[in-house]
Amino acid sequence: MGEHEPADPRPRKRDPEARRRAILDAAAEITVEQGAAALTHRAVAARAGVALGSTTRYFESIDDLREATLRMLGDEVDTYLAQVEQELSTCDDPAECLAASMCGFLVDTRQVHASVALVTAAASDASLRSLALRWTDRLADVLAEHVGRERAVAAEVYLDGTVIHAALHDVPLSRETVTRVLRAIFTMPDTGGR
Amino acid sequence: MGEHEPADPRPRKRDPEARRRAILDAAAEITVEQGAAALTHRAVAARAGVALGSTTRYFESIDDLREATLRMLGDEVDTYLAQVEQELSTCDDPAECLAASMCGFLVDTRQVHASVALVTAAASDASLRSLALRWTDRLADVLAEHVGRERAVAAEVYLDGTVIHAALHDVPLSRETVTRVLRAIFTMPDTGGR
Amino acid sequence: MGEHEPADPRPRKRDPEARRRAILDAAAEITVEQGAAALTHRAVAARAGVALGSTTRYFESIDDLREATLRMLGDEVDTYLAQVEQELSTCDDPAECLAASMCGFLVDTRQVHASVALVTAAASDASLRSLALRWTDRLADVLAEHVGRERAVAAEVYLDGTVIHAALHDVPLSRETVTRVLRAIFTMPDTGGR
Amino acid sequence: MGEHEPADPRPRKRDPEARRRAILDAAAEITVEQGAAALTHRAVAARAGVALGSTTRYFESIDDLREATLRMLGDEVDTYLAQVEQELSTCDDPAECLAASMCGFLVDTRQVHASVALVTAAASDASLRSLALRWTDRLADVLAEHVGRERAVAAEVYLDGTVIHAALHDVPLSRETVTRVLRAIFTMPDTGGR
DNA sequence: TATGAATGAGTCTTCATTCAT
DNA sequence: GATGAATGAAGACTCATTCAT
Repeated sequence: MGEHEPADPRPRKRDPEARRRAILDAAAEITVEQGAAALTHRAVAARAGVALGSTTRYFESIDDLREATLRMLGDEVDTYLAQVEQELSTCDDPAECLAASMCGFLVDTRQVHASVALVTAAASDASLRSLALRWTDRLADVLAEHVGRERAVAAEVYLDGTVIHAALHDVPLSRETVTRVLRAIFTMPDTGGR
Repeated sequence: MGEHEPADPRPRKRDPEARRRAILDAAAEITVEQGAAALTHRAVAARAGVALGSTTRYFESIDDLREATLRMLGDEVDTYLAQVEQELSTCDDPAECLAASMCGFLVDTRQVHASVALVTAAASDASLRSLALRWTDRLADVLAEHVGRERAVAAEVYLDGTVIHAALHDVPLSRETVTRVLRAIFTMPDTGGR
Repeated sequence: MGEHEPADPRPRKRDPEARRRAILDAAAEITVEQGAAALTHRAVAARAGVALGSTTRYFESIDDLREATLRMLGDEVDTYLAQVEQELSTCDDPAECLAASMCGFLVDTRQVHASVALVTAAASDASLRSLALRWTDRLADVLAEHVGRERAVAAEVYLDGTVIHAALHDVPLSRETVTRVLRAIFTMPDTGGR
Repeated sequence: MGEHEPADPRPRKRDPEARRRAILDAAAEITVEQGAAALTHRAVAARAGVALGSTTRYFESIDDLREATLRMLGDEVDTYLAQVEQELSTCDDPAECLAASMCGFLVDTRQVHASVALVTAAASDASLRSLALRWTDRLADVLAEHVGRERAVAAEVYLDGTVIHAALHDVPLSRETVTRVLRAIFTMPDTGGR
């Protein structure tokens, strides 16, 4: 007590980057929780605790914001994939290893819903397609190094299916189940080609 | 109150059932082409060639219309499934037979987008979940009779993945690829249980 | 049993007057229960159990229907007034007699709300003013024969007040209270003039 | 989503408080002139000279606006009542004094119509009843201090009647008439009780 | 004559976007 | 740069009215 405050009545955050981040985080939460259709300037501003005007200052339009949000959600998936990639390289049973990782992903509602949002957006807006393809393509690439391309694609398609399954069920597929299916895919006869 | 001007030039046809159908068809087209979020009374009325007010005459609310639309799209999938069911029963190679059917489905943009719309809707609105589950559950049931439940579920999940794949790519997976993966799944060791 | 019916599949009411009456009754109920603003063709048709089109067949416009409804409600008040008139003529204490009648009126929610509706309509639409004036004017006329015009008007104004009171309170004024006030009004010194 | 066109030519002033006031004033005028049923966003916006959207910015819903409007009109009545209260305390003839005040009120069309609007609203919406009761109850309270409760209520009811009378006639009751009636009421035998 | 389908103006409300402060 | 007031274009929905059947 007795310390004199600089008397700054409004301690506004002066960090534009943090502000932008707050907006994006709020947008991501809304997208994940209520779907991309619920993304409005007002909702974002309220959730982020910033002024309404800030949302249009940092993002030219609501479409921009939506895309940036999806991109960020895609980045999160990428981050996760980097882990998978590393785990796969230090593991001698790709099926078990990948299943374990994937099941961690499937119980994370945010990730599952983010994936669905990405697919939805991509399906109705071609310009957003690359966002959704990033994760599938990269996963296939990573896997291809271990099991060949055809099996990698098959596994990736199956894992996409598990995400959809998780989005529609309260309980995702068990790790045992996923492991067995992946093992079957990884041991399927290789065509050699492609 | 009560100071409305006459009305229109001339009402169109006079066939309620056809009208309802036209509205539903228009709604389905919009949903498939632009996603369920693009479904507005105006858009539907314009596409169906009916007056704005007609859309609320046949469907109490936009949510009703959306649900009816999704239900109709779900019914189409069901119709397709009935075929698959029958084909499976007269075919001695489930993998080949199912792959052939599925690839016919995957090249049908309408079906693919309808499926994505169903999943999207279900993911953000629990009350619509049953619509999306209908097709996956039924497919699993049909398959279970031939290959056992675990393989059936695995195949169904994989096929869900192929739908997502088709929604994100210009060219769907080849019949050969799908066949091979399904064969791998159908020949995976049975756990006996569940 | 065994009597042969004329086989009239649809025993529609063929009584136009009864139909018109049914519509009017329904309109009156709605007006009294929910206010004149709630009077719509749909609501009336539904309540009267007639087709939507009938409401516009019997009444050229919603405004017509509204006016006819108010007129009918006004007629009911008139009917009541005829009783008062007669009772007054066979009673030697106008205050007591009138208070008794009035209190019978005040406990009748329909009558009270009808009166308020009439006043409301008249206040914002000059062309309906005569409807609302009918009852006040007639009551004053009837009373004037017994107590002179000035006292008659004073009583009528007071009774209007009791209607408003009843509309705003769960329990109307007691008969004793009304009697005493009317007695005071009826015994106030006459100016002789006017 | 998100495909809105630029916006307007140029926003007007920048005074929220004045704006809110302008909206409320416009709403009051409409209510008084055409009745509460004529209160629409469009009408208010047009009369207040603000954009349509501004009306919902300051009042969450049309019901909110309506209630705020009635409350304001009720406040005006209250202001008038405060005067009456004061005048009564400095005057030795309550009847004359009150009649004078009341007749000033009755000549003010705005006040009269506001009162009718309050009563109408209260009659069909119980939650607004308190607004309409405020003025009657307060008047009765003020009067009770001078002439006892029974006479106070009687006078208040009579005065309510004079408001209805004024709403339905071009010329309100004369001061002399009102004075005489009030005098009669104020001199009526007291029951002692209540 | 009775019915209810069809129409479109109008109501409430939300929202993207602009911009004065 | 930050804020939130202001704007007007939809969007969902209601309803008076017309008129084919």
